[in-house]
Amino acid sequence: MGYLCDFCGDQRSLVYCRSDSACLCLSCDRNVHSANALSRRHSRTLVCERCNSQPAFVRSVEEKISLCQNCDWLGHGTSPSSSMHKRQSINCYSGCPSAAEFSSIWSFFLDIPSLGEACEQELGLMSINENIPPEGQNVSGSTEVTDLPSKGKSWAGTPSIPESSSEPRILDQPPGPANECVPKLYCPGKKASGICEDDDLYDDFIMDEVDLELENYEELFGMALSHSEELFENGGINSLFEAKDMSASAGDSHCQGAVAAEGSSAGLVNPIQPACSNAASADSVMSTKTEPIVCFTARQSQSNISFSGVTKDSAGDYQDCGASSMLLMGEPPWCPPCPESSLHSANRSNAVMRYKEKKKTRKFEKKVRYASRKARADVRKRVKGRFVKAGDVYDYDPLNQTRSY
DNA sequence: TCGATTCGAACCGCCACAGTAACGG
DNA sequence: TCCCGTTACTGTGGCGGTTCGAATC
Repeated sequence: MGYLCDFCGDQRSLVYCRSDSACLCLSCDRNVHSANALSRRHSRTLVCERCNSQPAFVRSVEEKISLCQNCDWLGHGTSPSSSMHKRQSINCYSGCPSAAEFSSIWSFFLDIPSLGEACEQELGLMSINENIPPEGQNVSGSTEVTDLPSKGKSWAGTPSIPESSSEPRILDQPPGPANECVPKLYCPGKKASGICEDDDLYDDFIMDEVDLELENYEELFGMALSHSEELFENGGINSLFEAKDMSASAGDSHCQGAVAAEGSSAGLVNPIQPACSNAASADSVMSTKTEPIVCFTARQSQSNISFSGVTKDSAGDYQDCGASSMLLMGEPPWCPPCPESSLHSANRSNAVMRYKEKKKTRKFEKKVRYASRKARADVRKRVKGRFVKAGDVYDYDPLNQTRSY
């Protein structure tokens, strides 16, 4: 028996919403996330059936159980026999999928009795059409599952499931340090396991597109940017990762991969328990309003990389930045060195040039969060730009453009 | 070394907002 | 005594124009 829904407290929670950091039953999931366009964009996934508190990112085929990264690590990463279990990545979805759409997102959907039954009862009559937001927002993993964006565009826009959603990837590699290609990235649009073989992904990488997606790019990456640019330009990121025998265990963070700031120069890596690298940490990252901080962690020979500094407001917009940021750094760090690297370096140089040009012309527009406060501030009387108490003498009145004395 | 330029932080008062405490039924 | 809903209170942060110091050229 799992934990109860955080919303109704009655039904068993089946779905984990990262944006809300909440475990919900299907009914509440639909109710909550059909409220408005923003909530529809919340990316959700199954709840780990072991700890019942973290978002599941992988499903054990043998055990028929959905696991978060931490539980997967604990369950599969330590035992040689269990580590051979085949596992499927669990895709995220947004919107309000129907039962059929769930099935298309998760092929194992019907293997989950509680989920299947609940969905049949609660969502079975739903039509995808009635859930499609008016502004073209769709239900990820349903409509897009048959009309997937090209890999070059897969980072863009609202959360969507990876291309192979209808055919979940089999993860033959055991988890943990030895597994360098485990597609743990929940991030939509990520080319998961195939990324190692697919150089086209990198070749198709267009810096401008990333730029468009990450308008607050520097805000997002904060101080890591300057350093990462150097690495980018020098191709140093590859050698950095290679030298450390690092692999990117992609999935734990929304925004991982484009790292290499702290600890990169001196190899200062902070050993952190696997729990730190699970999706919860990613959520905490997203929900934490902090100065941009790059958290660079390593576990044995495996690195778990995460970003901080993403405001809660922007979290949803940058949920898919993982793949993008990863590519920003050049080749995926888990990609072994290949003879074509010289070609990549040329592409990298071009990409850097395009990025810098774009950076020059980028406009950082301030986003007003409270229009009422702006309206009030606009009419406030000031002295040398500073607000003054009501009734005090002022030298500037926005309304009258006059002086009080 | 100095002047010019650029950039970003700080400042101010008001008040919306969120969280907590107190209160009554 | 406990629970629940309402009200009161408190702390925090955002808003914009100007200034000023640091950094850069």
